[in-house]
Amino acid sequence: MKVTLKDGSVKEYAESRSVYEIALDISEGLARAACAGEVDGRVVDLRTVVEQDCGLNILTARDEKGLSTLRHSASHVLAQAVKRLYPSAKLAIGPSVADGFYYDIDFEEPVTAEDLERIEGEMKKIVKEALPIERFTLPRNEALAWAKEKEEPYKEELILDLPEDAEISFYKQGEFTDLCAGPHLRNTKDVGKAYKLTSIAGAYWRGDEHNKMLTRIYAAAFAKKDELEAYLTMLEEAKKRDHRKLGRELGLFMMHEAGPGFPFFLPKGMTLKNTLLDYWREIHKKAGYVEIATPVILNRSLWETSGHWDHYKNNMYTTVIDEQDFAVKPMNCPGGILVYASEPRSYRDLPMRVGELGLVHRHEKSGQLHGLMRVRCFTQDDAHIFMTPEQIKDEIMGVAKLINEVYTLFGFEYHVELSTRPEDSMGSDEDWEMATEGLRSALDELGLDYVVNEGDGAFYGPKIDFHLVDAIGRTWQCGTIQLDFQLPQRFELEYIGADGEKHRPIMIHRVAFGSIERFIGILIEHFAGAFPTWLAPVQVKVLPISEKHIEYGRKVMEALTEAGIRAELDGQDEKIGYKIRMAQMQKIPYMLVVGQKESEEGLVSVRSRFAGDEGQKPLDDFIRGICEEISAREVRRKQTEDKDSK
RNA sequence: GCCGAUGUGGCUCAAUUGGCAGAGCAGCUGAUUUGUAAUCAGCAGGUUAUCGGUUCGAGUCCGAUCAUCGGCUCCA
Repeated sequence: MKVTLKDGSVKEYAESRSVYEIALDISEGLARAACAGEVDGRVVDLRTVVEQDCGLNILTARDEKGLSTLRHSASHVLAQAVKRLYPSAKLAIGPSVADGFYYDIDFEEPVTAEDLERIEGEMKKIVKEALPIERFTLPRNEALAWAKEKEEPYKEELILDLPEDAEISFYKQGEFTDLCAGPHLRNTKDVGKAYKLTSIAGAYWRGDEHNKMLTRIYAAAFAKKDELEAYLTMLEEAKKRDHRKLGRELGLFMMHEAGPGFPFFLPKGMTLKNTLLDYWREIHKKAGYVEIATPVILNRSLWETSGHWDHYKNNMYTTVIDEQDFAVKPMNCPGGILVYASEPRSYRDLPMRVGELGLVHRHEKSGQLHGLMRVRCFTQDDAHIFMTPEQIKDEIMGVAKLINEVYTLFGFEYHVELSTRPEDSMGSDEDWEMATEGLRSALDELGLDYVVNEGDGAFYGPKIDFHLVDAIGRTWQCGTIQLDFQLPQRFELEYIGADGEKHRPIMIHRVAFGSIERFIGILIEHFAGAFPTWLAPVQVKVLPISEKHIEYGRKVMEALTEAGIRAELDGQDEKIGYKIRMAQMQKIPYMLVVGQKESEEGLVSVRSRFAGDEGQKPLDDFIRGICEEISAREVRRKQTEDKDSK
């Protein structure tokens, strides 16, 4: 498809491209005034096409490019509003992001959340003023002169990064001009009303902590008002499932000033944790792992051998005892290695899969703590696999399958990343080649989709990361598989091969949950605290109608406990409605209401979190059913929504 | 660590320009004996995060520290 532009130049496009795409493409490269031409011999005003399709029509169709264009234009409106209210503010960058946009700005005086309303008011005015957005270009030297004259040092720095011969594009709306690659909407009025400044935060210039910290204004922005509202509602809903809030309400864990970043597990949280660990032990035993436990405190020379003393000391808790340096372990690997090295190993022993639920401590910087997601002390469901080079692929596949099995059980969405050799790595090219290929071919063979992060591996080897998606779409790294040639060398590990010679084993570091604490945090938010029955700290609550039926309630309790079910009795002097409410708010899967009729006939009235009143049935039937559900680790779906979560 | 904000009974929140720290839930006691999402009444609970300052007087204003929250950077 040939497009002849007004200035006589001709552009070629593939047949498959729509007029809209072409128009957008042309409008990016040229001033909009020139956006008319011939498509397939037809004279088309591409400006109209852009206006119609890139305007609200295309946005309602949820076109990603259209939406990000709107957001980007909205960020210019924000910048313009800021410049009107704070003429001395220096602009940095203002891109569109997942649910809106932000602009990084260097303010002379601090701006706070209260100022957002004022800025938003000014934005409304600018949208109402319906300023045409016009594109123009300048050669690099003139662009630099512009930035100097406007006293925009960040823009100047951005221009300096562009090639010498670049024609640099600008967008002008009313009195405001911004350096920008585009594209943009045609008029500020097209930004519409579906945006809201949401928060204010610090952000380093160019994301580098050595640079100055700028003020970032975040905003949500959508094509339509109801989409914005749906988004804001979603954020509210997400707040309700915040694991920190639910953790307190459900009595799972607590934090205390006495130990910032060190979580306290409460009885119910401990039950949840132990249930997860039981599951972990079960599947690892099946997968041929053995389990060990290594000390939490080890001496300095060990950490020097492992390299942690040199590379990780800032994050380690260290102490001096009897004039010797010790450190609390930030990782489990050195301990596991000492176990491997404790006796001579044969190739017949390999692969040797050594698991350890190890408690590690890392002194994370204070601003990084976040509930259970980011703590200073956590349990890694670690394992180290010692193996021969030939075993790499099979072992990687085995681990990846195991991790997939775990995530699938909980119904998690996750994505996989493969990180390759970084700049400052150690080891030979062949080792890296073999290791990276091992990881890659294992992923390919399993048919897992993954993205490659070039140069993002550890200094000792490449790695696969598994990222879980939480309730509000954030991702958290949980599982990892890391190949390591380095530590076996530093610790001079060996095994005797079939040839009778000494060989060096290769090591895998891997976790499935990642950190039990973080995984529990994600689980809480994923299930909004309403855990599947097998995980629920209390699986059944027995609710006697009145005092007279407490005795029968105790019998029911005994039978449940006998069957291995975690049950509690509500013996309070309260009405049944109150007891149900309490159990419901604790998100207990099953309530057994017992009164006159039940106690006479050995029945229970079942009310489940999933389906409400399920009617009466013999106690034995209920026990049989719930035991099946638990042992299958079934995830029953809720049929009705919570009426009340206040 | 950095930028910004916040900190009042166990929890959720009030307290006008600086002028007697208060409510609901939870807890305890009593009454009530209840059939599928909150029975009623009473009692108790506080050095307003900590330390210092301004003031006749500070929850409120100022400073420092600690912790927490939203981000940045780093990371499981």
